[in-house]
Amino acid sequence: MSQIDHQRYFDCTDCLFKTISCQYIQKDEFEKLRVKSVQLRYKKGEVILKQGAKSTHFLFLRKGIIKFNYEDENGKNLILSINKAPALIGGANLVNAEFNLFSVCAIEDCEGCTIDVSMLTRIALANTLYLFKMLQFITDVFRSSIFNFISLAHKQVNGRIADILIFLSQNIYMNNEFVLSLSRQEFAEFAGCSKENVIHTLRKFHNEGLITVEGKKILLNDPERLQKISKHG
Amino acid sequence: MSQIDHQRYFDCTDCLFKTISCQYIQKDEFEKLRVKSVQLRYKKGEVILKQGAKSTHFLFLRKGIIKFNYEDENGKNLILSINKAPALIGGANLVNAEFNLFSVCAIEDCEGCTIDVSMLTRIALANTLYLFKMLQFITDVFRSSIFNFISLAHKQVNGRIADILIFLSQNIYMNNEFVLSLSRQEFAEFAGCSKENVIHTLRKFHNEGLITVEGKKILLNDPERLQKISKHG
DNA sequence: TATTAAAAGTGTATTATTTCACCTTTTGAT
DNA sequence: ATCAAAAGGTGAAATAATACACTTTTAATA
Repeated sequence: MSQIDHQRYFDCTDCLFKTISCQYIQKDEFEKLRVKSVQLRYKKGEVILKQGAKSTHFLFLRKGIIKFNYEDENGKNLILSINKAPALIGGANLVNAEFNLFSVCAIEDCEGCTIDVSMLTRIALANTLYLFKMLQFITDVFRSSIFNFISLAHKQVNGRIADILIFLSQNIYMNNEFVLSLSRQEFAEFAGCSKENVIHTLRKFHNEGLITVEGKKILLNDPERLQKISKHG
Repeated sequence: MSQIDHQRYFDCTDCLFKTISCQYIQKDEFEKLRVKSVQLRYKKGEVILKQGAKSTHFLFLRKGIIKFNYEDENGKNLILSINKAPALIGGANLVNAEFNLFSVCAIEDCEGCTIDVSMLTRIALANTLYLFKMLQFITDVFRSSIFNFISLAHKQVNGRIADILIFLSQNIYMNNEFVLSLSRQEFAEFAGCSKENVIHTLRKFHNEGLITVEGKKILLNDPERLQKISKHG
């Protein structure tokens, strides 16, 4: 019996991480991971991993939406990517760095399990197909952020905001209508522009009938035309 | 004896890839890689890997400087990162994708060896420390590009160009004085701005005594002040 | 070496973006 | 319920960046 009784919020039976893991490793191997794992809940706004802190564990995110945030030397924030569950968070550091390069914050209430890095590494090293699967999980986050950056790097604000709207609709909320989890300030940190520019641009899109904005509620009326704006830059 | 006699341009004795590999794998394992490998030379400007093409091999770059280039749907180019030898190129696709996400082009004359992906994968899967080392090699390229993107995403052109000058001086040419391998157009594709903006900004820095520009020859007179411009944005 | 094409460079008009000084609305705490 | 703080929003002035129409320089080659 463990000394500390960790609270259990949810049932592990149909856990995706377990399902995937057990395609590659034995149940008793997985059990070694499970007993070390702790269930956690995060409220919207909470920091899950802190930039610069030592990376002691991964988090398998089973529910919620998170942002990867980079704070620069002037205290300015940049959102590198937004991801929804399921995702393996903190893995950017498996191969690379000892310390977190970015912060990870909940932008909707989240649930997840810690996963012991050294144990996962040990098991993965002995099960290379599993290792590959984990690396795929991890690099997915990188890859998605690269394409955000390409948009940032050579499109103007109209195109970038169109891109973000399409991205959120297709990759995060899976719907043309959604309630934005980001403040206008955060939207600006994702789009790499000023808060005012975001507001003006959303208003313009709204007035042109492209989208309907009602506070945090956004409806994409004309995704095709939005695509055109994205393409055109 | 092989059916095709591949030309040999350089000697493998002191190859870094061999040296590193043989810290992890047996000589006879490495030999399996070596016999499949072909020595190649690229002239400045040549495409080494083509975006969208199937990734059939890695390239161990033993000499030269390369750019990672992304061409968007409008034919606009973006330079994601610039790397110098030694580097393992094409590895972005080991874990991820079947097709090259980016092109890799020589911006100085290059020399390297092809490395058979399937053979390397097979050996690496059987030698997990080696696998880790290779993954480190590969993700290095990603990591360096992420920090370029952060600069791009929330600095203005002054800061971005200062960043690039510092980057080139410290990471590529290892000197305060260097002969730029990039055209002004390529510099602009790296900085995410127009060619004219690059020229104007370099001229301004020159007039302020920060740098000395003489065509492709650039001297950083005042790296500290350049750092300040970079920090300030 | 004359010719041509490509790259570099310039100044200005136009457009895009940020900043600022506000005001309004929403939200959370007491 | 009231207050304070945070977020959302606005329009206009100031600044930054691009596009354009050129000229000049450099490099390539017939």
